[in-house]
Amino acid sequence: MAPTNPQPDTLREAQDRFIATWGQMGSAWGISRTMAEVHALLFIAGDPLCTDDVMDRLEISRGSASMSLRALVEWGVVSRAHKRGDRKEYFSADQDVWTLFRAVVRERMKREVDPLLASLFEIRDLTRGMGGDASEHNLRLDELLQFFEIVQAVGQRFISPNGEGLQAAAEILSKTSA
Amino acid sequence: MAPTNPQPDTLREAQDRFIATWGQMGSAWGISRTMAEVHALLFIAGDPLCTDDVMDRLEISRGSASMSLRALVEWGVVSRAHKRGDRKEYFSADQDVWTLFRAVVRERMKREVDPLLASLFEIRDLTRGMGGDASEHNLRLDELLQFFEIVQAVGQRFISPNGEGLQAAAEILSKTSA
DNA sequence: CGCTTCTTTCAATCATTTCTGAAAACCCTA
DNA sequence: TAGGGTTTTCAGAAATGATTGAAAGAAGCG
Repeated sequence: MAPTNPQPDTLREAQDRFIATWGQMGSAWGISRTMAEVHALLFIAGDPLCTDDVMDRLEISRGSASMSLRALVEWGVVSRAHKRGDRKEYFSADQDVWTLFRAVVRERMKREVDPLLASLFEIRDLTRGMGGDASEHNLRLDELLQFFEIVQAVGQRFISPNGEGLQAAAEILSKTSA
Repeated sequence: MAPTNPQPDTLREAQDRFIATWGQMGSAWGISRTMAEVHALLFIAGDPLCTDDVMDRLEISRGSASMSLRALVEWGVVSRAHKRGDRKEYFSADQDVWTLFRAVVRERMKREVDPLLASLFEIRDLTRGMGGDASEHNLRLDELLQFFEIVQAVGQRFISPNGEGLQAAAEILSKTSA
């Protein structure tokens, strides 16, 4: 029999499984499965791919590929690239995991934590200074506000240019025993 | 005109707005809106409520209330309570925000991070030691694995009995300027 | 026990999100 | 600026997820 090269198939299978895994992960996070899969593909492939590559590999429609890619670019985790003498647009995923994570945190803070804090402040102002049943209510709200202010502050530090420090902190926190 | 007491209405409006806000927050997190609203109601009301209280206040069906309550109990953020001489079951939300947060982290780690890590290990083993195109692939996977191992370690510390330490750490991290 | 009250379950329905595909818009190049 | 290749848009279709309500199942009480 002809000597077949098993490597490409194994690699492809590994990629496919990674894509599936990452896709599931994504849907647990409010990111649509397809969008997460597109990101997984770009990340694991390493080199830039064009829309058709993505469509073919993931078996999705052109519209879906276009929308997912655009969203990923907006999230700042994928960037556009061009190849000389080729009119197609190529896309590549940022390869640094911490950068990726920072982008996700930034985006989620903006969409979730900030508006939440704003609402909580408004709600607290409704009953501020009121006594009776409202005092306990106010206490609960204040505790919540305090908590989310901490979340926001930690998040800010994490995504800030010198958020590198927090990366180191996380690494240390994960190792120390006390 | 009769002197009306504006407080109850204001308090109720504040509660309603809190419930709505928390509900939205929940749906941004893969928790169904209703479930988040039920939690919000129990949290902000402070005292234990029975299924009918929840149904009436949120205008949801009995089935929905039952399912949401049960899920909240499973998450460990709500507990069952009984009143003497009353056959109904009452539910109350844990009032400590950090405890709540720890429960959420615990649950999400279990459902999301642990399986993800398991899959990533399996996927890496498929191509382990392979050269060629696979070497870069392996590098990417290793970086990802390293990252999620840190996430897991930090998470573990956070939810551990002496995770109090991490709470303090977060408070400090949020305040320090460097 | 049998009655009553309360809780859970689950198939059917409803609502929301996501995907498709074809048409419109875009943009090089000649 | 006409023509061919490429990308975006969006209305409708499909898939997924949540909710209802009624029936079955417990559990306390007399």
